[in-house]
Amino acid sequence: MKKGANNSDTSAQGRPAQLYNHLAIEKKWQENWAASKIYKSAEDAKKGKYYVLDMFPYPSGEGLHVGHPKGYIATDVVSRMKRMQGRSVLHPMGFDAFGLPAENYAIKMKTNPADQVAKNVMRFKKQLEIIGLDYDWSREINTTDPEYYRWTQWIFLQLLKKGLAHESYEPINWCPVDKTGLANEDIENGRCERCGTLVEKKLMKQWILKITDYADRLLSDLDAVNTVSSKPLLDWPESIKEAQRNWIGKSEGALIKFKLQQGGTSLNQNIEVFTTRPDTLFGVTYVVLAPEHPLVAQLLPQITNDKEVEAYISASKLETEIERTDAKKEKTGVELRGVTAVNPANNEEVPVWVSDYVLADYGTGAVMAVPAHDERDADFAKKFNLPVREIKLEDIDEMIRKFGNKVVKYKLRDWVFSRQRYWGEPIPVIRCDGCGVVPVPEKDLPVKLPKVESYEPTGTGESPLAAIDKWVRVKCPKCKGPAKRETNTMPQWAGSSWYHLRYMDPDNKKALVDQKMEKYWAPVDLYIGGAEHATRHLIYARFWHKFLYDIGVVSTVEPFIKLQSVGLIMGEDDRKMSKRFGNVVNPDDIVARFGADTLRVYEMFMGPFDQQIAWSTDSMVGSRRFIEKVWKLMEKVISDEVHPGTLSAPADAAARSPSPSFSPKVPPESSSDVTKILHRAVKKVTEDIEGLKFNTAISSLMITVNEMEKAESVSREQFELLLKILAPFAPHITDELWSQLGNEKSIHISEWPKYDPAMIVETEVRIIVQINGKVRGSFMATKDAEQKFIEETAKSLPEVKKWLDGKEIKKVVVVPNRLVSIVV
RNA sequence: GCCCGGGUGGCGAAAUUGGUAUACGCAACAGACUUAAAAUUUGUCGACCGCAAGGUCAUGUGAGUUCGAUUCUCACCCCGGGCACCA
Repeated sequence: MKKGANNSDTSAQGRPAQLYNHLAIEKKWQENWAASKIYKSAEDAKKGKYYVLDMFPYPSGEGLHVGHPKGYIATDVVSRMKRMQGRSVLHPMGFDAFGLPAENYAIKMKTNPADQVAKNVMRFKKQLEIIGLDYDWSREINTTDPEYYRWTQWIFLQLLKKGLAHESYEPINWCPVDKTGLANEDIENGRCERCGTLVEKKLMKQWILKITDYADRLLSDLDAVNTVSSKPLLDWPESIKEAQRNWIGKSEGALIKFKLQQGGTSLNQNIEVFTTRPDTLFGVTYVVLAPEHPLVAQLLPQITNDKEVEAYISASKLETEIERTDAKKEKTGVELRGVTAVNPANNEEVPVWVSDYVLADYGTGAVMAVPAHDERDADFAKKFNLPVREIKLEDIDEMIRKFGNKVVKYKLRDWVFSRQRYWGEPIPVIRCDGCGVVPVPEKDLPVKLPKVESYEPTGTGESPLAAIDKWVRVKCPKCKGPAKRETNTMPQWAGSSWYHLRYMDPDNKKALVDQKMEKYWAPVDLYIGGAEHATRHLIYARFWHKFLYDIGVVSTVEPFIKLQSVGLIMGEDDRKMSKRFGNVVNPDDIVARFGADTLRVYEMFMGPFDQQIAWSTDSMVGSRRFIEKVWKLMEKVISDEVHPGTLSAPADAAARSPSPSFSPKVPPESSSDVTKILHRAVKKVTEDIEGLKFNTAISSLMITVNEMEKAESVSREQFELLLKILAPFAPHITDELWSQLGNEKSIHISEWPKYDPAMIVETEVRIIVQINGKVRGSFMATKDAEQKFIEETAKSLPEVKKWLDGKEIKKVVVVPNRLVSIVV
């Protein structure tokens, strides 16, 4: 659209019929950006890098609702400003597409997950593209691409090599509906996080990743300090750090051994308990073992009530995890009659009990009970009439030195890594009768997921892959004898645990990431996504990253330096947006009706970025009005062109632009109010984008636009300055107006303005006058005026005098450039 | 129960080394324009008293510190989130 055409449109109808055609303009610029490749990332040693990353989406069949892009818009705003500030920016996007939801959806739709995922990805990309996001799509990744999961499998092999992956035959959490084993992290209140089914315990052979080996580092690095800047290494919300601390659950305490006796003679066996309260050792009145504790079975021959104990153990096995761990449930238990435990502190013999209130897989599976100092022990003692002994507390360190060993325990459990499902990365190992478990040689990666007819879960504890004989039967890489592939697949979280590295070097076939590339781009400077990933994705990714650091693949100990979580956008009814509630707002509709720029401005303006806020299409019209006001301001700039001297002719437009730091240095005295406000806005918008306070950045842009509207005229420089600081939020309209002003290159590769500090200094300040703490008047004074003068002026104001008449002034406080406080 | 956030107009929210509470936006009300409506535009908009000038009260509740508190301290209430029979 040309300036002239715009003007004639306007005059022909007295007012613009369609103020601004967002559909045509946004499409035009999206095509323009794609063609000119201005968002392509490139390593540039001369430029500082900025790596900004979104938690990539899971391309479900439902498509995006307006809540999803909120985080993407935020990273887009930041990356656009950083690019304009001269950084070489990496802002990539990809898709996390393995896992249960895609598979279940495919089963429902009776399609193949691979085909379904391809369809969904296409749809997601389209939805993202019309929002005008500046992704470098040449780096797009997909976790289900064999060229991608080759390296997911490679990482597994390295974990195996270092002894951090091993097979274990133990009871694990099993979801009977999804028919697969689950990690601790996949369970919410005893239910499968995906389908809400109560999980069961099932004894199965499983691949386990020893994340607990990293528990201490995962915990302590949350509070690590960057040695160069002496600021915290991780600029993360405290709530997420705290969630991880809770999840890792470090407890410092002591192991204390109680000798077992039978009829006064030692059995040469100990019960080892874990306690965080060795200072209460003198208050122990009994000892409790978990029903699964190996000593319980061993002691059965020694005790007089073995039948009773056996019955208790079988009964507790039948209970679900939820029933067992319900703190409100009445305590149950049984005494091991005939044996006693000896308290090492006072050599006292105390009874030994078995109860399911003691967890088998935490600490040692055995506790010393101090009913006087522990609520649970007190409940148990009351129920079974056990003695309670009030004691004076001892010194913790001394007690540990005398009677036990210092030890640290974590709540974090190792990562159950096998899934008995089809749609995941095959675990790259081969089982040979002769050689045992043999890793697939790295040169044979990727182990591709075969296409199958039936991929529905079997429920037998075996993956559907087990039925594909042709795929399963292989030669042993070691002895060349007949062998079988591992048929379990990896959990959904595998591929997302390292994808931030693959973006740095997506086409590399020789290595996970080229060392030079990694050194340039790592770490991720800003990472944005949902808070629900606090204790899963963000813990797994940190674990793998630290492991990759240990084996020399990456140069940083932490993957994500600054983290911010997105506040959910709720439905208009303030419930979670969901098909079920019929409150889903589709971004495609919003973009079609109001434009992408309006959607972007609205989502950034709604409220504090990390806060959960309900969507309101009604409120969004304010953002559309703002965009239209900007559009109309152009007329003001154009009309100035009629007057000679105010606007340069197109010929020297190129020479005058870009105008990086608003070069015409007008002395503050003579600069217009608009210029002052603009410079203040440059400062505010720059600082607010940096601090992710998008709502107040837009507020200051609105104030600036309102002032420009009121002003007699708007100069080209002023308008260009406004467009630049608005560009990250509203990239289409700003590029359009920028080009209408005669600029040939996109505004998004122009230089970000710097404010002139002299320009934002006030020469006059309003002084407030308070009497007894109440505001009674105010007056203008020159900045840094003398205190005496300020005080006298304040006292002379008529509205102030009224309150001083006939009163004695007890005290006067003068705060320079702010206020005078008089006490009478 | 433990831990982390938060509570300000009709609504989303601003305001930090303690210094004019309610910026910006939505809604609402009144006027202009229009045959009319929409759109646009001008103005009003925390509550209460008052014709007005003006006054009193207001940032979850109650105390405290201070010339002055949304901001600091103490106690409590409520909402959101994490963990939870973890010894």
